[in-house]
Amino acid sequence: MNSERANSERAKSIRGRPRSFDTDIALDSALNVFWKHGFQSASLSELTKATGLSKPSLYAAFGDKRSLYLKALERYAGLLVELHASRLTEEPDGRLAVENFLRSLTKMLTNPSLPGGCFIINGTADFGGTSVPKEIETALSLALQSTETLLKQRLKQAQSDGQLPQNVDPQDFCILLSTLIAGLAIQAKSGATEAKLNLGITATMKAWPS
Amino acid sequence: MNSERANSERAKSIRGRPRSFDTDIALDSALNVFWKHGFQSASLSELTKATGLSKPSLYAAFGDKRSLYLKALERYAGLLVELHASRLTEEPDGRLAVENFLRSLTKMLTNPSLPGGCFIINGTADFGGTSVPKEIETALSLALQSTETLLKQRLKQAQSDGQLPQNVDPQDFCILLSTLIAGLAIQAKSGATEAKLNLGITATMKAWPS
DNA sequence: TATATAACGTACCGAACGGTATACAAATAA
DNA sequence: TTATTTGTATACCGTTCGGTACGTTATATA
Repeated sequence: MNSERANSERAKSIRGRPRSFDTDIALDSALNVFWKHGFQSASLSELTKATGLSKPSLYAAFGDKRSLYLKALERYAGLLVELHASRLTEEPDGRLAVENFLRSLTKMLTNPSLPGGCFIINGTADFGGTSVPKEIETALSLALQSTETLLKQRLKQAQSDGQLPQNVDPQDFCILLSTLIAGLAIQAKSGATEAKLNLGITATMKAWPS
Repeated sequence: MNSERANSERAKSIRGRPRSFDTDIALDSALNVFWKHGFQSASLSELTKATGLSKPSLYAAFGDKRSLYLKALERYAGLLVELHASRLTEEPDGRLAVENFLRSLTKMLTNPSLPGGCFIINGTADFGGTSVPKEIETALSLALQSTETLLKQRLKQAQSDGQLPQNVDPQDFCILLSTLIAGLAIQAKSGATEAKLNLGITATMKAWPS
């Protein structure tokens, strides 16, 4: 059906029947399912329904459920940096850059046309049981840590730019911010509106040391 | 085995074979399982193993899985108020009361001998899918909201005690705090230490308007 | 002791799970 | 056209799920 749309992984001159679907589009569909349900509760039947693929096609294209999840996580992390973390570098004023980042994230977290909350945070909340493979836990931890690092570096830059007092430890303030972000994601999941979360962000930004 | 320990629900003069277990102890065991795994991923076989009961005994005592979860939630909420929210009323200084509450919570969230994180927050992160009954979602939302109300009332009292400026809206600051709490629970799940989370709390308390 | 009542253990139910073997369809290379 | 390579669909695998029927065991009343 979609054979006119080129498969990005496939060169033109490979023998055999070509794929009838686009792997990137299928991955986005799978991402939505995992985002909404988490690793364990996302059943293969929902994944096949969302992607429009049969189970053998899914396995041929992405491997088993675990490796499909990991690919979806990679995709999500890319989107996150591209769409939101970019706010950190776009804005020269450190305080405003962080605030823009938080508000951009919040808009995504509460967007009703998205699965709800944050893929990474949702996944992290399922840690500890036997239902989430350790490999997924470590990948999620890494993803969480990388955004924390992104924030910390931005805070350090703000400090060297004179936008954050020297007696403030960027690490400490970064912990506050990344903890807040996780909380925003949870609040969004429980139904909090964008406006409510923005009130929390405003209150937090008043804590920016000056 | 435990027949010498009185069953709190059972009067003395009921005919028939008495329970050989204590329902409160069994409920605590079930709570631990749900706390660790969440509703969907907590299997009946783990619940029976943890409680030491057979499936029919579990059902006779607590009803189905959903109603057992709701009873465990009620138990957890009771413990939460008794062990931690009490800090809010014990301490006359509003700022210190809130800080004590946060640090007490954090100690629980990171206690390695507990299942990890917060039962309510863990459950909230699983919202949105088909695997969590709506009745459980509403009960969890209510529980989350009730602790938020507790906090807000304490902030209002602090304000009337002159410990919080009149130009601050307790509602706004309460949103910041409850969002932070959710974030603390998630950070704990992802392996953050008590010390790290306490740094975040310290940074937050600096935001206390003065 | 006899009987009524309730808890217990075993063994099972249908359904859904993740994953796969196999047969067929389609498209390219020769 | 023919052979080869690859994707797709069906139907199935063993396992585990939540939940229960039923026969047995233990205790209180009478």
